[in-house]
Amino acid sequence: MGRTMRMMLVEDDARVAAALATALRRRGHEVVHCPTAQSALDAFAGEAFDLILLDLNLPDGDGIEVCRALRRKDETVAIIAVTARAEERDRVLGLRTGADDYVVKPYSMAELNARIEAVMRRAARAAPPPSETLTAGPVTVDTAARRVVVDGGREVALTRKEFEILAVLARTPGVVVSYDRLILAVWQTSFVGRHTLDVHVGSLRAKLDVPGLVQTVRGVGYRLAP
Amino acid sequence: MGRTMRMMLVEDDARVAAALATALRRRGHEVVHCPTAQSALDAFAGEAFDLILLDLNLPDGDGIEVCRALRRKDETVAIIAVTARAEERDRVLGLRTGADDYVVKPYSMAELNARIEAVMRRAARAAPPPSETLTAGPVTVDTAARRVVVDGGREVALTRKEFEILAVLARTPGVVVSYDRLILAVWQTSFVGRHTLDVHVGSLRAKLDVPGLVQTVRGVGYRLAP
DNA sequence: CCGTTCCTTGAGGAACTCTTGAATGTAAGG
DNA sequence: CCTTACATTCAAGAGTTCCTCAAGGAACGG
Repeated sequence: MGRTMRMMLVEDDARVAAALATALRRRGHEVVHCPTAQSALDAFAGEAFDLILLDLNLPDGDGIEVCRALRRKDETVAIIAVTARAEERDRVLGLRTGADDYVVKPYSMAELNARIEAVMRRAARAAPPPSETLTAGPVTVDTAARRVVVDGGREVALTRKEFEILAVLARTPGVVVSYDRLILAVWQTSFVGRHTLDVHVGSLRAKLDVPGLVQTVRGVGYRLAP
Repeated sequence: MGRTMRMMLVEDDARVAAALATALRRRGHEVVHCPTAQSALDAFAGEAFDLILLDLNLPDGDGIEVCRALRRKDETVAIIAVTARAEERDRVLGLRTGADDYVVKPYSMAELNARIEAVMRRAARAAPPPSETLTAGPVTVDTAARRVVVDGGREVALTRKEFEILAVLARTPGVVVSYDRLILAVWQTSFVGRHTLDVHVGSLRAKLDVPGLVQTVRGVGYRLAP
């Protein structure tokens, strides 16, 4: 029932967005919220997504245009358009623009989930999982293969948490990631003690065995050597 | 945007059916009209269709059941459900049953055309190439002939599920396919337990008998050795 | 209608991972 | 130099996750 995926949520109403994001995260999805057309396009340029939930009624630009732009950049990403306008003209326009599906407000989570499932079912066959290869110094992290290679040859077997932590850090080498942010990214919740993170970082360091790679910034967080 | 295709129109109201069929034929489509659930199933058994326009309100049977039956027989055909019932429960049910899209009466030809185009666009994108020969290490998978050969000589007889699983994995060797994605791709739904997948992978491994080929990535999914 | 094949589900057990606590080590400030 | 706060290591129990074996039921073909 709950396959997990990376979603972009484009919605200007903060309240609606927060509620939706929470509900989707509870189902295990990773949700990135973009309140404006511009931020949506920016986010899309930098990250890979499985699904885009797009409000057509945005403050700084027509959602239809965003939809068109996204579709032009990526022909395969799933797009579900959301709108308050029930006018038929809009419905037709939305579908013609490249959205895979169309939901009219007000809608319930049940309906949205059903549509998400339908879209993902169709996409499952063709969509290659969002893949990126991250590099930081001597380590290479392949998120698609879920493999970590050190010094170009030695492959390191990591557990899930260790891998997640490394992946988050490797996404921004040289940048300090705070404890809170790291915990939130890896555990999707902050119900876990900070100490737990420390321990996982410890075993990660031991397995990678590259002195000075995973650096501690006292009182702040961790950072990967650039 | 008017690619021509074979459609089945399931609609009991003769007047509506005639008008619709005429309009669709004018756009170059080939339309077969089935006034009852039974005739729809009969026609479907004998001919191939690109798209099915299905009225859910039929005299001799529940349209939902027809939808389910059609989807069971053909996992790829496009289905657009049509109904007068705008209740959300029905909308959700329709989508979950296997319909690709859902139109509520009254609708205009413009909207219907837009939805037909959207569905066909998705279908084109998702349609697997008619034939591909996948290779991953010592195994060769012929999706057209549904044959699997190991080490260039030994042919392995797989069941449907086993074959589907292997085919999905072999499409992206070395890449981890998550449980959810795999289940979605093989079963088209996620109402099946994860354990079921485990068992099928188990028998797949036993039949292939290539140690280390199908790898488990704990907590994430499976991967084929590259 | 019967037999076969295939799919699903469950129980049990083994291996692995996560979390937590206590002890130890280390940096910064007075 | 000592104190204190913070960070790391070690170890063990609890909790997951995965695999094998086995049985019941559904679908299919004769």
